[in-house]
Amino acid sequence: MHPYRTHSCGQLRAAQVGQGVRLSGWVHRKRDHGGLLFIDLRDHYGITQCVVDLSSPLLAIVEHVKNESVVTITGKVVRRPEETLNKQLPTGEIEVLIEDFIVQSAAEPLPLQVNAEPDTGEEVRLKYRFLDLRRKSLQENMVLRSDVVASLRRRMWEAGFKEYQTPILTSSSPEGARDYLVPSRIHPGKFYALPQAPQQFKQLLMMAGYDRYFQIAPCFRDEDARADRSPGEFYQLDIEMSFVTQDDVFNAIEPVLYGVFDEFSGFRRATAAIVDKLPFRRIPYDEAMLVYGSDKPDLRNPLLITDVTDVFKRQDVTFQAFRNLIEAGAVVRAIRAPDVASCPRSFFDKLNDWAREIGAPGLGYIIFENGAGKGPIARFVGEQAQQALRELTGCRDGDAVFFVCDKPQAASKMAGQARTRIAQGMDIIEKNAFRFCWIVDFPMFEYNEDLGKIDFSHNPFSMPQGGLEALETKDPLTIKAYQYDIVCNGVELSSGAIRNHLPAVMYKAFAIAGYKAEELESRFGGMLSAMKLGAPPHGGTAPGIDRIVMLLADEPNIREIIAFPLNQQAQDLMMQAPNEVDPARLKELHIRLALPVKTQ
RNA sequence: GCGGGUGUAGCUCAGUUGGUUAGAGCGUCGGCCUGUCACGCCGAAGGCCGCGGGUUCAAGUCCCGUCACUCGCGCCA
Repeated sequence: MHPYRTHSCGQLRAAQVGQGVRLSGWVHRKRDHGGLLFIDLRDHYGITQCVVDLSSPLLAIVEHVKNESVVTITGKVVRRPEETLNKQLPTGEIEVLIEDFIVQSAAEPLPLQVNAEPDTGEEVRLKYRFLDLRRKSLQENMVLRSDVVASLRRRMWEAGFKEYQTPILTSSSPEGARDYLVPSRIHPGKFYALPQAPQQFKQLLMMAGYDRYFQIAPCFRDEDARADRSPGEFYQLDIEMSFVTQDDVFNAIEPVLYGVFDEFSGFRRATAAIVDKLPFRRIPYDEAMLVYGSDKPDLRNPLLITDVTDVFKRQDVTFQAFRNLIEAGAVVRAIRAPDVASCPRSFFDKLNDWAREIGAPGLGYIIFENGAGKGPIARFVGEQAQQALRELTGCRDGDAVFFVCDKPQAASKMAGQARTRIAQGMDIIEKNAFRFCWIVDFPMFEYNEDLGKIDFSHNPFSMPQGGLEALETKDPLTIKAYQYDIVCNGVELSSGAIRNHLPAVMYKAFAIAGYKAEELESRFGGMLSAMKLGAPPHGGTAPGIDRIVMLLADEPNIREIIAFPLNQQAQDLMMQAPNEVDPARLKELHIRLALPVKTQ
């Protein structure tokens, strides 16, 4: 018999009754009845109940084994007495009579409970991640992650893509984040950068003729964490294709995303989640900003935003607060909230409080009831103006309309946040659904207030719509790029673009953003020379693996779907990273520390 | 860098307007228990109330500072 196991702990059924078996695993839980003792033995595959009683001398040994000890149990599979079958367990029809018991590794008392799902603090969980990872929810999440990655790979292969690895030790990418730097020993004073994305390499692969590339690619960015953004590193499904239009990219990627979301839509759900059918909606950036107040709209939220600036310019509107702002360049955005007239006052007050918290004067609203408008600002809005509001927003009796007034960008942003808040308050955000859209036609450039100049609004390697002619003739701030995002449930999964493969367009685009030709050549010389030696038109995208898994697992925090995540301060509490290093190593790397002086 | 929240037993938490010996569940240790599956019952140990300072006759509780974790903003596809 195998020294450790003949079966896994999730394997035995009534069919094995009578067999001699050997199982190994962790002591999940012990129930000691004095003369009779049960052990739930757990491994990756399941739990099997093992039992020993007074007739065996082993009882005295088994009694003293602690939870989470690793043991090997040899015994006979028996059918449980009829009244003690456990329908919750796949192995619940049988149990193993313990005939031999070996402690492979005794566990000390635990800093966290493995056999329950307690709200243990993050610090303890991360310090003892190996224990935390034994818990059922994390085991399921990690398996889901593995399955999702395998599914993505299979779907990409089937679509004719090949996976190529790109360097980890490289130089800075064109993405705008802070780089992680690695000092060079051989070249004093020089540093490698870890890739923020394999952006240039995948483009170079296209220029090298590889046609369809993908990679489950690690990316590194030295930026602060959020609940849905792990600090330091993450993985993306990096994709690039040659001789393609924007629609070609969408058509290639949509079935992959739909397929993987549909495949795992039942994960830990009572009923499978609805996944949007193909093709996914395409929403121009400008429309998204106006109607949803965000470039990553959550389409599960049915509320829409309407521009009603003109109404507040009418003679029969005497709401001076808005009027003054409008004269200074502000706009008024309205959000219709259906059937909230009967909501308690607190519904409106809470929204008002929220608006104050984020620094607005409040969140004005009108409630339409019995053909008339009510609410704090209704009396400043004439009857005909109210009628105009109803027509523009689609409001009917029983509805309310909320107003945001600010400069266009700020108004969009706040209206977007209000849209979410109102929908949350009404509890009308669709549940158990994955709602997708592409956001297209991003602006190529934006005005950078801080620097007082025009800058790239997204990836500088995107192709401007209209090409060189547009760059030479149009106001840069009106030029769109072949730049797009894929969004699911308000989560930005990825951005992508049709790339700029023409040196002349590249020089011009960088010139508009204020970069000299020499700067462009020194930073992206390799790319530029490749573009001058036969570059195909190409484009791609790069959906984030972590966010896909997070959505499928319905986990609010990205740490739940990463085996060994860093904490919010980008530390690994278990491995003690980052760490100080031996001075001899620093010397070898030609590095002298100049640490910040702590003011005490 | 900035703002919010949290910090009390190994873990999760309670702790009244400041008041005498800081509690509970789980875990640990000891005892009882032959059909449990979150087994049950009895008992015990276990506390720098994050840390430092202050107010007060008296501080887990109030004030100031600081540290840690976390959520958000800035930043970041």
